[in-house]
Amino acid sequence: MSMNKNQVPQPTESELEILQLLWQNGKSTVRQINDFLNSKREVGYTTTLKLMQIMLEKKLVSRNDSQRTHIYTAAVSERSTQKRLLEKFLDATFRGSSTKLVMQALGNHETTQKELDEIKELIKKIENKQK
Amino acid sequence: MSMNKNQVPQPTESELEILQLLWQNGKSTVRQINDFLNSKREVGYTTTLKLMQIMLEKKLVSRNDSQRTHIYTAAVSERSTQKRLLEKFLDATFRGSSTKLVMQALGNHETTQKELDEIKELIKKIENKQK
DNA sequence: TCTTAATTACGAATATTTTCGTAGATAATT
DNA sequence: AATTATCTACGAAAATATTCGTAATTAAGA
Repeated sequence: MSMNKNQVPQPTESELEILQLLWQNGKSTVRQINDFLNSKREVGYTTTLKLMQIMLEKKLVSRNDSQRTHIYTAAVSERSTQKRLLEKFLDATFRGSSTKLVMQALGNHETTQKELDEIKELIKKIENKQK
Repeated sequence: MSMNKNQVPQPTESELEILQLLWQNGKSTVRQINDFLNSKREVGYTTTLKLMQIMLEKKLVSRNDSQRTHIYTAAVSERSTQKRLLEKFLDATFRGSSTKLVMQALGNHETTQKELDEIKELIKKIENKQK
């Protein structure tokens, strides 16, 4: 297993927003992404286009350009991107203390019993591994 | 009366780095902060100075300028800043699912039994409240 | 005292990210 | 066929964030 050093760059905030849509909805055109974005706030079409072209350049997305209307796909996984962003956020905001972050995240938000059970399950697993 | 939130702006990445030092070490001079930063990477003195002046403007810090060498203090609390940044990060990266974030944070990192116990304790408290 | 060092203020240069206008090509509509 | 709509490419403006140089002042040291 090699540590890949030529990793794709981290997405900026706007890029992440687009990645989320691609992860949620799968392959999409610029028009589709732009429509989604516009349901939240006004964004010009060419703004979205340009962003997606930059993301292609950075290899955050790939695209099928066999038709005039190109179809874009996320080229990085949701999981690994979240992991990398979390790592950075954890260091910057909680000085690397995942416990502090977890406590705040649980404390601040409504969590259902089902979710709490999932977390307890995970904790059990971790405890078993540590034995 | 306006519902205008008179909130202090969110710190940028560099500003957060300085806030961390102020939270950790308490009142500090520009020189002290700059020395800390330089133990990690090269930063020009006036760069740090300028940043802290901007932070003063934004009310992220306050300062005592009765002496020639000004003494800076964090003007926002660690807790509330973490909370606001977490909120934003959670939405942007985990689409608001604190459970997903917690699971990843616990999964990715080494967590001691003591920390796990603390988290379990918190979960119990939440469960009791929900009854 | 005189020279050097440290400090602040401030403008501006750089760098990065986001937004948009324009041109050219292709497709769809009338 | 002509007009209108849609799409890409691309450069550049605008917005934001970071870095730094210079000047003025004060303090410290020789």
